[in-house]
Amino acid sequence: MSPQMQTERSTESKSQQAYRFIRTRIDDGRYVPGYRLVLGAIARELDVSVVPVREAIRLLEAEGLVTFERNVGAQVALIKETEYLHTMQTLALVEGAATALSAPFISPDHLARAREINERMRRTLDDFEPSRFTELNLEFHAVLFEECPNPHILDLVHRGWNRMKVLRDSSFSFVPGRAHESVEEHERILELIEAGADALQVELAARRHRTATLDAVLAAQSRHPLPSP
Amino acid sequence: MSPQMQTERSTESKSQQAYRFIRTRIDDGRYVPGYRLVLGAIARELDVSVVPVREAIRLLEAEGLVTFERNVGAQVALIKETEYLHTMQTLALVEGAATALSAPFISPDHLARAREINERMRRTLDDFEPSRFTELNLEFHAVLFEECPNPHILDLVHRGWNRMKVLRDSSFSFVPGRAHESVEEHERILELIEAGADALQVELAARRHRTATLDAVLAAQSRHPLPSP
DNA sequence: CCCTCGCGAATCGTATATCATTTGAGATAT
DNA sequence: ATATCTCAAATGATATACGATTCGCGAGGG
Repeated sequence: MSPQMQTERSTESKSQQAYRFIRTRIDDGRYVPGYRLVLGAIARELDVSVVPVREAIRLLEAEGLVTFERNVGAQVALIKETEYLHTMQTLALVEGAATALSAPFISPDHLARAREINERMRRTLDDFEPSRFTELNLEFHAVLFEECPNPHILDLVHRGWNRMKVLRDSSFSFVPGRAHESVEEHERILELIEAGADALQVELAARRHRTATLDAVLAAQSRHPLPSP
Repeated sequence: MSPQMQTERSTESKSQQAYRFIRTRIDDGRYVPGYRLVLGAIARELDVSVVPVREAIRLLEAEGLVTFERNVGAQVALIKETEYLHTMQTLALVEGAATALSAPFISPDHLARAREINERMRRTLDDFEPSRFTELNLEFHAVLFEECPNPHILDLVHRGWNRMKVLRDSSFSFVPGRAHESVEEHERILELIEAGADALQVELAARRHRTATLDAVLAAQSRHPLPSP
């Protein structure tokens, strides 16, 4: 029916293509923080010109996944400890707001799905696998945010998550007992929403959920501080 | 001493130049919401090629000042009522956080400067001029945020302000009694900071300062609702 | 042995050229 | 009269070409 669906997508612009290409590699860790993004090399690999590649990189820069210095080039963003702290703080803020704003629109079905995911998280607690846990964690919050009425705030949440992805294999990883607490906090948030709690109460609970993680990481860091550069 | 300061700046890239060019015109209202940004025309006007102009426009798009549709082009963002609501809501959130985070670092000098600006705002209340008031309002908050320890959150505040600028002459303008309340709320926020109040209390006061404006505008809107598109 | 200078390769920045898409005016048919 | 079709002009998207900048490496001097 549709005339030009020979391959699959109607059409994807070259710059979108380049964006996905790079983005995928950052997300899955093939491009680690600090990795240099050379326009010409990526262009050749994708068989496009450097112009769309450059555009894609500037977009990634605007999202904070990449740093770009004039006449020098781009690299996957290096996130230092203070940077990490700032991002987590911001994430606490916007996740808290997103949760509170979404709460009135959360149906019993949403609650059930969120609980189901959280129970799966609970079951992964023995034979623990960080990446799996993180994935479920994102799913959990994604369900809560499905009905978020403010797309800006939701966008900020996603930006924060993206930024966190860059850290995956970096020095900031997991804190032992934290996962267990996390599951309990999820349950508490669900209960608050279910009970139709005050918006501020929900916001602060969701916020604390994030700041608690931050505190745990910082505490662990202080026992194994990063070498100062 | 410095070898290449013939004119002024060391050098500004063409895309930065294009960015400033467009940005200035959006800020001062020469490019109103909906105004079409034609690559070739801007390029000719600046005597550069379309490539840097395109880059500048994509940057503005990422900041939300411009919308860009593939193969169609760019225009200064049109902000609808719900959009306005979302932006204000987000601004309330991030300004609240920025104020609370800054509070511990605010010196008596900062307080004095902020008060001075606020008093100037108070004096403009008779023979009122909206643009002047808005300008001072930004200055006031800028002083409070000078010591904000989290650059991300500060950045979000600035983005919100920029987005609001686009509205300048649009349907959402000023609500009569609001300016007076605004000055009082500023004073209350300063007092809280001065007293070393709890962070949450400061945050909520700053947040309410913004949401009160939002409520006032919406109330006014409902008396003079926008035509639905 | 270390520091400084200058050259050249690598890479970025921008201009120009070309291809692709959209859009609207006018023609044509219903 | 309205709807649809066709085509050309306007504009965006991308490729290619070229000039500009950075940075490392090796020669020469201290």
